Amino acid sequence: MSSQNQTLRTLLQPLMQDPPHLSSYAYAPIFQLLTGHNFSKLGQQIHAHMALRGIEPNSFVGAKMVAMYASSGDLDSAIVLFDRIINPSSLLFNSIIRAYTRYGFAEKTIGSYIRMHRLGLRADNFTFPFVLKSCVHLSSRWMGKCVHGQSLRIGLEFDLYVGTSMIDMYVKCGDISDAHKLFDIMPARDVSSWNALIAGYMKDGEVNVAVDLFERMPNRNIVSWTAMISGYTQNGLAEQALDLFDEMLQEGSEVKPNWVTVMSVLPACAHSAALERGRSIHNFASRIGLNSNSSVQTALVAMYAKCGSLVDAHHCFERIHHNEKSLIAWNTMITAYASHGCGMESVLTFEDMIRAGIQPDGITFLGLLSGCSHSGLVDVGLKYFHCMSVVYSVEPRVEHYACVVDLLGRAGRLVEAMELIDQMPMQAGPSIWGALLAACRNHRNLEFAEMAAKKLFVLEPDNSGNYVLLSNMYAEVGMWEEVNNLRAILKSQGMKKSPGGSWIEVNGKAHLFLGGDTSHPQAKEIYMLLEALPEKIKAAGYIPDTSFVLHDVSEEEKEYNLTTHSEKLAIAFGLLNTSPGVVLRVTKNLRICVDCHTATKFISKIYGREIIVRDVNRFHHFKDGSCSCRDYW
DNA sequence: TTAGGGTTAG
Repeated sequence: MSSQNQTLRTLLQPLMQDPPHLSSYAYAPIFQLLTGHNFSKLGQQIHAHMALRGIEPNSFVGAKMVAMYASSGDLDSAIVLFDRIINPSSLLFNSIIRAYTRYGFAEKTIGSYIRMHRLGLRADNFTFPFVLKSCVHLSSRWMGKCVHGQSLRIGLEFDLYVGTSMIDMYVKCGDISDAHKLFDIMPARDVSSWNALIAGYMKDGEVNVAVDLFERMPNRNIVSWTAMISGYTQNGLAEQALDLFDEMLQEGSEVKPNWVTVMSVLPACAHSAALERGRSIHNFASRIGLNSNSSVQTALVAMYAKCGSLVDAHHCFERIHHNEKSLIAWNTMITAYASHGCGMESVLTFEDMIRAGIQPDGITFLGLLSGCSHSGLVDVGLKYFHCMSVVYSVEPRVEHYACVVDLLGRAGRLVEAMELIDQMPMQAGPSIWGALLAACRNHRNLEFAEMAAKKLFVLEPDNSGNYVLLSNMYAEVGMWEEVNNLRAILKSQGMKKSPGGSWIEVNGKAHLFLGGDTSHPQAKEIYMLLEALPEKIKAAGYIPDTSFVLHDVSEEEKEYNLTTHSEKLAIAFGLLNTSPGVVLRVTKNLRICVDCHTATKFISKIYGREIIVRDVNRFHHFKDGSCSCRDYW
């Protein structure tokens, strides 16, 4: 910076002498030097200096000044200046186009491009990338195609930057085949062109094609690796994402992970609840100085929360500088509390956010309402729901209604939930009926359940879960004929009950168990422990709840089915393979059943263990014989 | 100048 100051001083010297007889060109290198360094005050002073001497910036200097203002966050001055210049050049237009794009004003970018065209000014290789980006912003493939045609006429289609931007445009406007066609005919491509195409295939879920491109590309940079890692994560392939991240690190110093890389790999830890992996990536980020990046910190909050450590999540949230706590950061924390059943903390965090002057959005309210729902704060939730539009200008969407149906439904206020559904301004979709059905199941209301299920059978005929749920309810009251009818439908349509699976991380390695699984090397020990368990916990007051077993079998058999639920297997494995006092963290792909929930409470007491179970909906913290959800989920 | 981006109910 000091050599830069030196240069600046040298440049400024002749200008300060009175009277200067310099053309406005002399100012150009100064503004260029000030660009990108947040020197807007100094820039303004020099601009004023010019004005005092009656020096009107020409188009060339104007372009530099527009860039300087835009880069220092002062778009308004950039626009005012642009409008004052009499003979605009392509360069000047490029500057303003770049500025508009940077601030997300896509329509303004397109408008300037059209104006430029009308004035007979040629667009060049610096114009098209931004115009194309704005087409993406407006998600207008039609406009993108027009711009493609114009670049073709000018002979710029095969410019590396223009070509890559075009691939990106086709990818993001949902036309991967056009993107690939263009890629194929480009006479020269660079690593960015490959990266853009890889990201496109990942976005479309064509993971294998992306992998193939990644393996074939002549050079890879950090963006290539990051695109692959985040692509895996987006497609639910958390293990592959983590493995590739490790592979990348083994490449040595060739590729240097940056904040985007770290941010892309963290959701993979969250997805597989790999707390130790997440922690080690956190340490890694700290070592390379990325732990003060607020986006990374936000991703860490989400990772820790999803891996079951609310304490670490909160710690990371607190570490984000007050001015850098974005809407996403607040939303992440509010949602984290909600998923752990800490509704009151969600509410308090929301109020902090409002005090901090952050405008909430739809996701904020989704977190807030689900927090209230999971904690039984029914009236608090209703209060927020009713004022979200009036006070905070956030229109409730169907997801919010689903949350409120859930809020009322969990509390057993099924009639009110039905009334809300009737009054909804939009069509009730699967989310609404699904929430109602789940509530009916918990409160054993067969009449409403049948109605909700009927709607769901039409709305999502392939979702086996709905059939299973209703079937379980019939089984509970001994309506075996109805049970068999539903099972016949399931069978005839080739639907399978999705298998329950749970996993547990021990010494940094995940162990997966399916219901009734005997394939694990330690299966014998696990089953021995589980078989002895009922007697042990029955002595402490446990009564098995067999109503959650689907099959029409004897009570004794049902009880055995219960002992082999996947979460029990995972917990047993954890008890066998960790030292006393170690917290067990189990993740399940379905909702935890009532019996497992009860049994786990007893296990936490008998074995003196804290057990944290993450099911598809939320977290349960078991300790000393009780659960954080207070049996309310 | 281009490519990779964290939060979303049941």
